[in-house]
Amino acid sequence: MSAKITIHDVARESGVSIKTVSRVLNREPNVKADTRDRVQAAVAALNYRPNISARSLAGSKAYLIGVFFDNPSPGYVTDVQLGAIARCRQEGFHLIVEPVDSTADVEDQIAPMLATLRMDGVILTPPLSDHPVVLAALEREGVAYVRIAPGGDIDRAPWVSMDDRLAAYEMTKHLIGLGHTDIGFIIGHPDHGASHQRHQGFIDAMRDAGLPIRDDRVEQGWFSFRSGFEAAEKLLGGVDRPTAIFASNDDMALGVMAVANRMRLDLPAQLSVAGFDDTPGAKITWPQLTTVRQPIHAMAGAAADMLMHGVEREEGAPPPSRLLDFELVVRESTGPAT
Amino acid sequence: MSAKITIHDVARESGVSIKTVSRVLNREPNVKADTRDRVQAAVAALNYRPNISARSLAGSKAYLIGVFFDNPSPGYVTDVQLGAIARCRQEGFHLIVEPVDSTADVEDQIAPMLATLRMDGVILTPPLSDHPVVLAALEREGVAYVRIAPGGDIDRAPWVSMDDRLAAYEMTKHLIGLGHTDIGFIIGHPDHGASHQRHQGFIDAMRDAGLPIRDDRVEQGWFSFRSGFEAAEKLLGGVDRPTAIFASNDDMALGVMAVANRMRLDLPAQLSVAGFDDTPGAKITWPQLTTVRQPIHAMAGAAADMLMHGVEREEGAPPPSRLLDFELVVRESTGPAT
DNA sequence: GCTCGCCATGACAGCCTTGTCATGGCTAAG
DNA sequence: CTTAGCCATGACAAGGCTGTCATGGCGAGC
Repeated sequence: MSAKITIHDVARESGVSIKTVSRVLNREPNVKADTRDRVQAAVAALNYRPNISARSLAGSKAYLIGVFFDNPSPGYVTDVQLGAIARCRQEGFHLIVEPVDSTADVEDQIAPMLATLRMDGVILTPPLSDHPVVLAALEREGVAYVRIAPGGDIDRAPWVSMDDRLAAYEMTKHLIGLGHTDIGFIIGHPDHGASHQRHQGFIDAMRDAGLPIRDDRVEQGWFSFRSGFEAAEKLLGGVDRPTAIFASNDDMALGVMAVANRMRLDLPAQLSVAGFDDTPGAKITWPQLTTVRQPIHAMAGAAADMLMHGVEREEGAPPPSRLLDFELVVRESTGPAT
Repeated sequence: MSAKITIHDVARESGVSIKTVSRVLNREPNVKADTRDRVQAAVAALNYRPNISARSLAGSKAYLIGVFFDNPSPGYVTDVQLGAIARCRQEGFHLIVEPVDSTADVEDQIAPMLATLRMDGVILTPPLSDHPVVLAALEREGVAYVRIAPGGDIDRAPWVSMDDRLAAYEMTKHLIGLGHTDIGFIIGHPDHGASHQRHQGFIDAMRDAGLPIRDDRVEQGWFSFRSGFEAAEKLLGGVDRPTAIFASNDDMALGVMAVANRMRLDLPAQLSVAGFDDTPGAKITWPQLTTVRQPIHAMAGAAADMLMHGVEREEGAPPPSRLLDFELVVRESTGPAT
C-alpha cells in the first residue's frame, strides 16, 4: 500500500495552498486557468484521490446514495442498482444498499442508518415508495429521497415513474387487436401502487372497446409465481375459459404458463398470456413472454441524478419528477384468438 | 431534522469525558460497569448515533464492506447482498455494491474507489474471485478481501466456498440411482472456477459407477439460459437421446426444459433434468427443478464476518477459509429412467 | 501508615477536507 | 495618480471521533 497522499501533497507539488486544490477538485470558480492546470497535473502525477470521510466530515456532501428495497424480484433490484450506479460513478458517488424488511420494525432498521451515514439521498423502490413509516423517517432525518413508481400521495416528494395505466391499456389493446374478447386479468400486490394503475388500464381498454369484464375473469394476485399459478387455476378451471390472460407482472404470467403447460394447452393457439416488467424470466419460457418493458435502469439513473444534483423544490409547486417511456415487447406468448 | 447530537452531548449527559463514551461505544476495556451503564443510558436517552465519517477519519475502520460483482444472475447477486448485510447490520457496518464490468478496464473502475473509500474489506463473487487484475489492485491498495467460490490459487487469500465437486458428484449419483446410465452434461462458464469442479464431480461419479461418458453427451455452456437451450438442442437433437441431463446451473437447466417442452417431451418420464444453484427460477417451472442449493446467503455472511473481524493470517499457514455445506433439493424434474 | 502499581478516566492532538474570512493584486473609474 | 471594488488566493478553524499519553484514585503489600 502506497503511503496515502493527501491534499497537502498536491498543494506542495503544485505550489498553491490546499484550499486552491480543493477549489479545483470541486470545480469552484475563482481559479486561474493556469493554476487549475497545474493542480490537475499534480493530482494526476501523484495519483491523488480525496478521502471521502474527510470530505463528508468537513463538507455537506457524503457522496453516498442509498437504495432501499424490499422487493421479491432480484432482477428488479439489480436493475435498479445497475442503473443508479452508472450515474453515480460519473460523479464520484457510491451506492449503499439496504434491504428493508417491511414485516419487521421498519423504524428500527432505518433510523440508525440514516443518522450514522447521513447519505445525500435515498432511492426508494416499490413497495417501499409508499411505506408511510419509511417516508416519515426520511423526512424527520432530513434526508432527500426519490420514489420509484409510487402509488399515491404523488405530491409529497419527487418521484420517477412510468405510466403503468397507459402501458396496461396498450397491452390490453394489443390483445383485443388480436381478436380476444374474453380476457382474464390478474391484479398485482395491493401494496404496490402500480398494481392499481395497471388494473385501471385494463378496465379502461376493455370499456373503450365496448367489452364487458366478467367478475370471474379478474383474480387477485401478489406478484409471486405461486399467486399467478393459483389465480390461473381458478381462471382456467371451468369449461368456459378466457382466450387470453393478462397478468400484472411476469412472475405471475409464468405461473399462468405453468398451469397452461400442465393442462396441455397450446400457447398461444389455445391461450394467449401477457405479462408485465420484462424480467429475465420472460425470455426463459417457451414460448417467450409478451410483456411490457419497464425502463428500470433509466428510472434508477434519473433518480440518482436528482439526488446528486439536489432536488430543488419550489414552494407550492409539485416536486420535480419524471415520467419515462415504456415499451410493449410482443413475443410469442400472444397470438390471434381462435 | 433534530439538531444532530454528538459524542459531546452524550459525555455531558452522563458526566464523563468523550473518550470514555468512545470506549463504551467501541466495547473497549477499562470502563467501570457503573460508568458503562450510565453512558449507555445517555446514548439511549439522546438517541445518539456516532457519525460514521468522523469515526473512519479518526480511526482505522471505515465501517464499509464492498461487494464486487459481475454476475449475470440477479438472484445470486441479491442473495449475496442479503447474506452479507444480515451480518453487517449487527456490527454497524454498511454495504457498498460495485458492479465491475470485466470486459472494460477493470483497473480504472476499482482503483479510484478503493483509494477514496478505504473500505475495511471487499467480498468478491465469481467470476471476479479469480480475476487477476482485481486481486492485484486489492493487494496493492492494501484492502482485505474474501473470495467466494474461487476456482484456483486457493492459498492466495481467504475464501468461502462449498464443495462443488462433491455436490455435482452427489447429483450425478442421484440420477444414477434413479436408473439413468446415459446422462448428458452441460459445463458452466469456463471463467468460473466452480464450472470445472462441477464437471469433475460428474466425471468422478460416472467413473465410480462404471459408466462411460460419451463425448457427444458433454456440451460447453456459459451459465446463461440461451447457452443451455442451445446445448440441449444438440444433446436432444438426434434420435438417440440421453435419458437425463445435468446442467451446471439452473438457468441452463431451464433452457434444457424449454427445449424439452418444445419437443413435447414428458418430464420427467422421458427426460430427467437437474440443475445447480436453486435460484428462484427453479421453482418457477413445471415440473419444478431438482437442483443443488448453494448456501449463498451463508457464504456471504461468513465472508462479511471474516472481513469485519479482521482476517488474521499466520505466516506460512494457508489463509483462514471456510467450506460450507450444500443441499440436494430433489423436486419433480428428475424421475426413474424408463 | 506509606508507597507502589494498576486501573479507570481525561486532556489533547490529529485524521483530511471544506467553509469562512482576510489579504494582496489587479482593473477601472475618478 | 489614487482609490474603490473585484477577483484570486491563502491562513485558519471547524467538523466528530479515536489514539496516545498523562493523571488521579484506589487497593495491596510492606
